[in-house]
Amino acid sequence: MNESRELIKGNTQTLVLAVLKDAPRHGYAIAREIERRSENALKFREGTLYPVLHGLERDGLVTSQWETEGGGRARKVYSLTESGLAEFARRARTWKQFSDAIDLVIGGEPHAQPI
Amino acid sequence: MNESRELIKGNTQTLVLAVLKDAPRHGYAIAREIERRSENALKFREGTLYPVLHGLERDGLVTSQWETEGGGRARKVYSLTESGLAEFARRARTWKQFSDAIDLVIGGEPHAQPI
DNA sequence: TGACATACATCGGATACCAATGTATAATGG
DNA sequence: CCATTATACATTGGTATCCGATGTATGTCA
Repeated sequence: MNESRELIKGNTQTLVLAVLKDAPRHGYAIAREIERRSENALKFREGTLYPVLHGLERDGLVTSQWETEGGGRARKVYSLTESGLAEFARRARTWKQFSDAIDLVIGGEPHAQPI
Repeated sequence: MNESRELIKGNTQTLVLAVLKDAPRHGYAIAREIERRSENALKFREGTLYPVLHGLERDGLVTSQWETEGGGRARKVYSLTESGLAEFARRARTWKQFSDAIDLVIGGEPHAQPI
């Protein structure tokens, strides 16, 4: 019943697309960037991250390329495709509509004659 | 992969509490009120509604009372308890923090030196 | 009479997130 | 030198959540 675990649902792909919109990044860096931008309000676990990336790639929204230059472990760098950019725009609109709707209900004027 | 179905996850209880904060209501009316306030952006299905209400009652956040007065099918009217009101306030804050965090990531300044 | 709205309820299926676990490399500090 | 931590990839199984389907029952309206 962890709350932030529940709230993040349905938004993981959108968050990844948002980060990739600005620059290509490898998986681990994507997760860290989401945490940084959200000021650590959102945690992005590995068990979530990699399946999401594979799903986005399968759907043609991102492409990947192994980067072996330099020392350290090889990294898989992801970039947004054209269709991924369009999908992000669509999802950002959906999120806005959804969060506005929640705000309306939470702060909303009650109906005149209840019950 | 219905989107709004995914997005609503983790928020159903909060929405019900929000509606009950303003006045006691029976289940069916709660669902309709959520749809009304959200201008039909949110749908609240029966398969979601009743389990949520039972859960809230089990947790002491709402109480119920059968109303048999008048014609028609008997209705179960729910009211917010004191602890339910406090829980709503807490959840409303959590929601605000969460939606702000998402907004930051979606619209956010990218980190200076990516990759 | 049939369709629709109201009003309760349950169950099973689909899906999503993540803790746990595993492998591997590099850097840091004691 | 050795343990710990950070980086970096990945999978699997458990759990929770929502909702479509289904069922029962009453009242209204064309």
